[in-house]
Amino acid sequence: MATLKEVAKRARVSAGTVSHVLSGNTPVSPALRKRVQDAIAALDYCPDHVARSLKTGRTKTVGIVIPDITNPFFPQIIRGAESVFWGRDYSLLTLNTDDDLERERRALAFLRSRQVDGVLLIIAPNRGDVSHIRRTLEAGVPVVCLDRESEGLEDVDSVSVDDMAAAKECVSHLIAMGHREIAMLTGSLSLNNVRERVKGYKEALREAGIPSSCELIKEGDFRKGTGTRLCHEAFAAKRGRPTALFISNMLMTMGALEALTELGVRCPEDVAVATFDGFALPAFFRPAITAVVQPVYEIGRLGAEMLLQRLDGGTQPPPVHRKLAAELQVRESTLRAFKNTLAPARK
Amino acid sequence: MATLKEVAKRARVSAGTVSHVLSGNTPVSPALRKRVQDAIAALDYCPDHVARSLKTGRTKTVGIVIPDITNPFFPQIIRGAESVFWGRDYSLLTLNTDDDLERERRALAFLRSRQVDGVLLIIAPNRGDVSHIRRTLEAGVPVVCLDRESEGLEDVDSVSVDDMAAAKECVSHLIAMGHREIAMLTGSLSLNNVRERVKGYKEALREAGIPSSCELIKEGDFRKGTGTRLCHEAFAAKRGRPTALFISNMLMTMGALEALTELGVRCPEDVAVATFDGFALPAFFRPAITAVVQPVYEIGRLGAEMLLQRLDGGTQPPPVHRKLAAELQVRESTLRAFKNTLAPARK
DNA sequence: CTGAAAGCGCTAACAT
DNA sequence: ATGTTAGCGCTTTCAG
Repeated sequence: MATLKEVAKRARVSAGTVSHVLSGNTPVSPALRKRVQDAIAALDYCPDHVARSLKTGRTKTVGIVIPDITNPFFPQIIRGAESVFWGRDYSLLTLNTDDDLERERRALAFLRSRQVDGVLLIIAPNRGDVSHIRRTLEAGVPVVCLDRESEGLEDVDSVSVDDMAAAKECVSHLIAMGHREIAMLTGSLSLNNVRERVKGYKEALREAGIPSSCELIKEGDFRKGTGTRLCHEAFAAKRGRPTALFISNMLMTMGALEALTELGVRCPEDVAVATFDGFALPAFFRPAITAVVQPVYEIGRLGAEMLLQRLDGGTQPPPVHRKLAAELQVRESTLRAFKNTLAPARK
Repeated sequence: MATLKEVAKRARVSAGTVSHVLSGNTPVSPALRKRVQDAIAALDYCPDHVARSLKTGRTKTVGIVIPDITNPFFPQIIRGAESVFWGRDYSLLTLNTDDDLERERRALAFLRSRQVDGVLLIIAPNRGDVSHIRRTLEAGVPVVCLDRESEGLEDVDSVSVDDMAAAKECVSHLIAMGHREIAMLTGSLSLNNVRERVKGYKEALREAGIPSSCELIKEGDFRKGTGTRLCHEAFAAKRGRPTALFISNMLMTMGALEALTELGVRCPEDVAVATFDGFALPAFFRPAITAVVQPVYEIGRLGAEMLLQRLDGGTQPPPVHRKLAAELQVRESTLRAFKNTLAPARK
């Protein structure tokens, strides 16, 4: 592989001059510029990004740390981020944590040794331990939190969805369809956006004058198998079967659907199902599933732009916490009007 | 950020000694080792991977170039590859081409300037133009082709699926269920694995003594919208409606399903549907979809291992072309026995 | 406008 | 076993 020096020699100029025509920051006479460009072409020269990084102290690489690229929710976030970095000569280093705190620690340490300029982070459940994130910050690497927020990270930029409002709207829809026994299958409650969804759920019930019961709230972890288990639990409850399921993501919904089949419970005849998610999937199930659709691509795009601003290093505004709106898409799975036997007498 | 030199100074040893305890390649007395380790801990020192790369000429980074991370087929390949690289201190740089040759060229050029040690590549349709890949190879960067192969790349390692056998098995199943008018919705025919599937399709028909017609083979591009369009075309054909659809991936299948709904054609009552794919998705549709399931994770894992072998630079074996077997999973979408009106008179 | 030169942080001979 | 040193390929003052 040809080096800059070889280009310089062939063009009979100094290394500095080659560098100048490459960067365009310093004027170079047309004659020399031409010679340099010819030499570059002749040698098929390609600047060594590693050497450049060492010299400039910037790698033009950002890490993106996500739970699992295999969950269709996250790739769209990555594409959103990629759309802003691609073309600006940045690379994205993707790392999966499987929502495991230890893996998140390792991922951050890894990115630090790789000298990334910044990090986009979807935090794993962390019972308040954000020391590893603080260490990244202290090393001068800006972080932007995506999709989820965390205690102790109030000074870190974030972009997420207004989960509370979205959950409330969805549950209100369920209530409007006549449901009162609405079971909620959630992700880990140590995730603040999951807690926001629970808040929205409770708020909707409160407004409708329906007492909420913690028996109806089943904590899970966004995995398919857990959806199956929690759904079985919900239907085994002493208080009677729920008439609606409000589930925190599509993977768990897929699991719950399996459980329903096993139980011989039909949707939407016997139970309504609504889910959180950002992917087109819910529309393809039969019945098509009512979903709170999050602007995933936009989360990635906006997060990347916020990070870029921190990287460009002008005057830095105080930390920003952007909240995006989700959209409720009502489909067959909740469209059957339900007359709850437990409902109060109608006037 | 502390540097190795600062560690050396604090431990009152030379830079070389610090490097030695870091790498473990050269023996260091316990006393000094201890001092160095203490200094590392005290300074929260973290080796600068960029400097190391510049010195050693190896970045321990490999690029993975795929069509689209948003297509659920590909993330699993990435995870398979990640499973071998993670823990060996390699990073994976993921780039999307959207199956566009120009983007693939840019991606490869980008990876070259990033000095990656190797590339895992899922090639875009390329009418035989592999010059950009050749250039990567000539720069000394080994490439392993995943999932697809290409003309002119016979000397490049590859791991893919035995598409011909898999397609043949699937179409034979369709034939066994009584179908004779089987439309095939394919990806780009300039992809050799797509052509293999067509071969398998034709072979199955031939064995069953059914004449194949190119009217029934609709070339597409793996996109959802294209699935919709091709499905409409297939049902508008003069020769009459197909009774079965054999589709090359899940995205196109989702599109085709939409078209069927629009056409008022029911599956499996009016038409059978079978798809190629590697994801659990087909099982969740109603009806559940018969699918040729490819070992995606394994494709990524094996490809990564083959690349690693090229990277380790021992004696290099000749190029390897691994073929993995796919598995036919029969589900409701093809399980209704079909009596084709065009079928030959029964005895 | 162009060239010379000093490193960025690290590794790997090579000397001691 | 430990220290010294010469770069890896590039950018960036600073002189001229």
